[in-house]
Amino acid sequence: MSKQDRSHRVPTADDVAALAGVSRSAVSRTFTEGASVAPATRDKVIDAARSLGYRVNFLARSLSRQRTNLIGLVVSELDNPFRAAMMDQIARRLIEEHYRPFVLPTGAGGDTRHLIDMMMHYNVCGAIVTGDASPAEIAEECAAYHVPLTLINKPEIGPHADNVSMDAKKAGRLAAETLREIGCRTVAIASQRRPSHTIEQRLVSFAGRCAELGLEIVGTFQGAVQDYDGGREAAIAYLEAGRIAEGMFCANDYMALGLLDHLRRFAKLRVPEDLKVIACDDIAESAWLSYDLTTIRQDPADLAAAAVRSLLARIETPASTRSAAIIDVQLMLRGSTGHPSQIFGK
Amino acid sequence: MSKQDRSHRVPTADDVAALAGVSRSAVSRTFTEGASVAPATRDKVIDAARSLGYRVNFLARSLSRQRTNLIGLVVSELDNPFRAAMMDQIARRLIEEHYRPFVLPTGAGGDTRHLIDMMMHYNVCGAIVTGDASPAEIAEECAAYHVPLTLINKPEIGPHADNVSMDAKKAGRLAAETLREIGCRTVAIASQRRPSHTIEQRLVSFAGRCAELGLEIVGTFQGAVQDYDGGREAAIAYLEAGRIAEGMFCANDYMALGLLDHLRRFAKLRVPEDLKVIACDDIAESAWLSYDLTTIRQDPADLAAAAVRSLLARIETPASTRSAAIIDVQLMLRGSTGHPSQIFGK
DNA sequence: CTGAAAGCGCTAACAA
DNA sequence: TTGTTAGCGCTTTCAG
Repeated sequence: MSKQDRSHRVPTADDVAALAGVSRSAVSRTFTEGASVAPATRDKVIDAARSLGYRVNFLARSLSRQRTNLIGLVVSELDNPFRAAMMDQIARRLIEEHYRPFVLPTGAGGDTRHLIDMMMHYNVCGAIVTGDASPAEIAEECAAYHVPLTLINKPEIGPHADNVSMDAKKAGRLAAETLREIGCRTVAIASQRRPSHTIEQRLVSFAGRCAELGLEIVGTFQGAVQDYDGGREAAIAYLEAGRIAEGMFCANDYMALGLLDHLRRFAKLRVPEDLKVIACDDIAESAWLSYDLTTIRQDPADLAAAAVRSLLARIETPASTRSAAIIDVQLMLRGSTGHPSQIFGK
Repeated sequence: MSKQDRSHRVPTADDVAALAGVSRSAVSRTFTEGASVAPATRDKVIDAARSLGYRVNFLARSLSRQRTNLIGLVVSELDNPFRAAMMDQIARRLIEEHYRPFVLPTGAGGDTRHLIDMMMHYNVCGAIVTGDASPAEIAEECAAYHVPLTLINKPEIGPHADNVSMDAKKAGRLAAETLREIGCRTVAIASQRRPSHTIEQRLVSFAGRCAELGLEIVGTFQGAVQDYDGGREAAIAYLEAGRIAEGMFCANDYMALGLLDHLRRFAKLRVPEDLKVIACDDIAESAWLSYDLTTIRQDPADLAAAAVRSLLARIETPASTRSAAIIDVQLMLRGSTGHPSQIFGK
């Protein structure tokens, strides 16, 4: 209504001040949380601002306040739905807290230097790193510039970065215990050739608990990447080895789905009758009727919430000591371990 | 090496100038594309900058240049892998072109006002909207502030926004033709109750081509949302109606997968023997062994590339006329229409 | 509570 | 090619 006659220029605080008949400071105060302005002035300013379509210029504000409220979000493989969901959650929560996500997508092996440059160019006041990117360089640089940093599902790395991780040890333990309980005596592992940090933890913990329970690990079968095709590769390796196990622990759900499909299709193998399968993550597909996969759930929303909480705490209290949050995981019993699973009811 | 002794303050151009023994402008010029600096000065500046760990402050630069190079990326349902992949592509391409994505995640029915505010606060110099968000308000505001806007898979909306869309008409046509070719005489449709713009287009075009080909549409079966569960709902409705069709066109892949699973599991229905199924999008899961779904592929990378191209063109040539790009789609023949599909070979 | 003035870090005429 | 200077739009002491 009122803004069509603005002549091509974005209105500034000066314009508002002029129209409201007050000083620029008054305008600034009106839009500053907790500044003291007389109600009358305030109203005049608000009116003027509205009629001009004025909005505070956050770039200028950031420059002046020496604080951007921008948070670097370094995330690799956004096409992975689990990560996408997490990043979605993180972005939402940051916004709720009046921070802004500054998204930096990194390809596999992308040049971290460039990434860091971008973050620093925009004076982010904190960063969250997730995905496969190696955070070493980022951590170093963040430390040098006193930028708080939170890592999700990454190894602990020096005294400057906080960590938020799923309880990978519990996940491994639960997997072993579940397989044991349903009567397995021999189990196999399907994983990525070069496992990431949490995956490695899951496997180690799984192996440890297997030893305690007298579960024999009869083989580890690998795929190049921990995705559907990686699972199929593991399945091929498993078949070549002669289907030697009663149970299978997959490093993550995607691998499990690929493995399941391949074994069923090309070896007529039945799950759970011929092989019990358990995995980690609980992606949406695992609950689908074709798979009905028992898995250990890590909730992306929980991880996101914890990461944001940890980062903001550090930003607001820079002196606070390093934190390492462990996010609980939850066993989702479904058909692939022979458990009845609830059926979608309409 | 050289940056540990900086005393807690980010170095500025002044610091560099002082150390290099030149003026601040010389520093600025050194870091400005295509500015003229004597090689000698330039080297001095570069050295000084490196030794201080100096980086141009982009906030200040943006303020001064009156141009942020920030692009608003309004995206709903980031947890949807298709959208996540697209958004990943867009972000990458923007960065390549020296723009920066400013990501604004919107919940279903999220308040658009707030979103717009955020974009405008940061003076984005362009915006891309995708997902279910209704772009009307955004378009209006962008027009008012002369911010170029590109819509992906959205209806054409006034003279200020550019469009990039998949060829939904071709998709609908191809679906009808494919079903016809494999011998169907009666077909059904599975879709979302409140179809989005492109979905609607697909359906209309499908129906039109069916009429031309003498394919009888015997029913439309709906789910609340176009996801896996929505597909199951459609399946239930289809079963209630008495499995009356030979072919089924699903509005998108997710629905098709849910529909397939439900029909197979609860009605022992075989695909393609009892029902031929074809859908749209070609998400990764469609190629999985359990589904082997014939579908019409829209490539998120293509859409992303076109959207970025269109937006940047408009930014660089504000006067250019509105554009509406149509991105080609491709039929992926697989088992759900009785076509042999290539098998993953290791 | 309010306004004047200095300054955030950088760029871009302008004159030298 | 260089340095000087005047902003970019906002915040924030500091007097009043």
